[in-house]
Amino acid sequence: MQTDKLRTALVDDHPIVIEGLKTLLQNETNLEVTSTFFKGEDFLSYIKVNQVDLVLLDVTLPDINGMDLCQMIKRESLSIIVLILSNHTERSIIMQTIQNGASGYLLKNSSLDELRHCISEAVKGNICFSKEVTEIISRPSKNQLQDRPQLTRREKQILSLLAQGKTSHIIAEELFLSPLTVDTHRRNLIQKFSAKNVAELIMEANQLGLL
Amino acid sequence: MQTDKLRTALVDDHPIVIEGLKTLLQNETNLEVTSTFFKGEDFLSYIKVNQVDLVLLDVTLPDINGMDLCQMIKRESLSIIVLILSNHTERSIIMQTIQNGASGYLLKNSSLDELRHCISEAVKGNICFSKEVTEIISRPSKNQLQDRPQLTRREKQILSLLAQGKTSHIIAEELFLSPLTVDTHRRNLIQKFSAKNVAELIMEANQLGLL
DNA sequence: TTGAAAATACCTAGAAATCAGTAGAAATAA
DNA sequence: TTATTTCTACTGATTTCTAGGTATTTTCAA
Repeated sequence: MQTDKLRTALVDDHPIVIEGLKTLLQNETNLEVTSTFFKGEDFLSYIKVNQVDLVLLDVTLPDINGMDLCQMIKRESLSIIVLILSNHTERSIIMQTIQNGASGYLLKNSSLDELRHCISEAVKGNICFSKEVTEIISRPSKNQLQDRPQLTRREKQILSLLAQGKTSHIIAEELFLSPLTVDTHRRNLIQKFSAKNVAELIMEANQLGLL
Repeated sequence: MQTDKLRTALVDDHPIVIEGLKTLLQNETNLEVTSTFFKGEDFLSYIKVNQVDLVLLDVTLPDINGMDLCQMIKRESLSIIVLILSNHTERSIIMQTIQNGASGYLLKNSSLDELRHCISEAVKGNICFSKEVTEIISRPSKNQLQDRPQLTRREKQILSLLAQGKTSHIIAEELFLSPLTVDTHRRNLIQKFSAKNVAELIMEANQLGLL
């Protein structure tokens, strides 16, 4: 650490949230809010010139969405610790931000204690979620509740080859089968997923984590 | 907690790992290893009759893979805390296990301290990773490094409609365009992703988190 | 060993997608 | 305002997919 306090930025399009966070954090000994932004682009420009150690980021921003922004920040500088502070409670959004390099995710109704805790964990290099968020992640996702189609070994195999953009003809050659057989399997796959064609099939299979 | 000690199960196909863990954990005051399994199926049968509070799970098992098993366990009983103990260092595998309800992920070379720490966090309802795993998650994934194709507004729109299994004809109707125009966009999309057809296009788009 | 499920393979025929070009109009950034 | 990108639309030929069936053989569990 180059200074004694973490240079902290806030990015949120609600002035009230910015003010609230500033007030909440002003007595923290280990960090100092050095800049605030309403737009993602502004923050991206800022970090090209200024040093930032930690950023609290909203997901909903006027110009860029927080998930993409998170990625861009990390691309700019890996050393910036990104914590997401959001109202979104959808599992997919939470997972996406972590995928994109965030060190944690908190809901805006989190307590100051939780915020403090997550910041300190993040600084230590850990990934941290607020209580509520952990519950959302742990809760089985929709995919898991909705029972996925039961695929046979051959079907799984052909599904994966289809996902690679291979034609029936090619697949048939690779598996030493008649193209007609592959067609049949393909048809059964489409039916099992109640898809209209292979495109939708691949989409569904992806969403169910089968590819 | 119903008993004073956490009833802990170990699932791993390597007898040596099982023995090692048993030895390591035998002096823990807060848990007791009550059962061990080499195969996933065996464990699934076991929990239908017996109470288990915590399970340490390997990803590579002879019958079922740990990611799917994790999901099945959670479907059987949400109260069982699942910690993954694995040698796999691929990001996608780690994320998948968390998606499937695991409370943490450790590499097999983790220290006993790390294991202790993760267990205690998991019991508290948190999600916890060992140091090395946290680094893997934080490290930008391949997707993010390989720059994704730059799509125009129209292309994004048509991509998403294609993913719904719609034909050029249908899409053209919905967007008040000529089917020939939609064909052109489709072709450009396929080219930008260097895919062989729409199936591969949808697959790629999914992997890049664009759908 | 006897079903049931899975895998294999075929037919016909229409629908849709893909390849390989070209090119004007519209929108947008420099 | 100019330059560039994006959106639009077309031709023609070819390949691949999809939908409706049917049917035999293999495999695996009860």
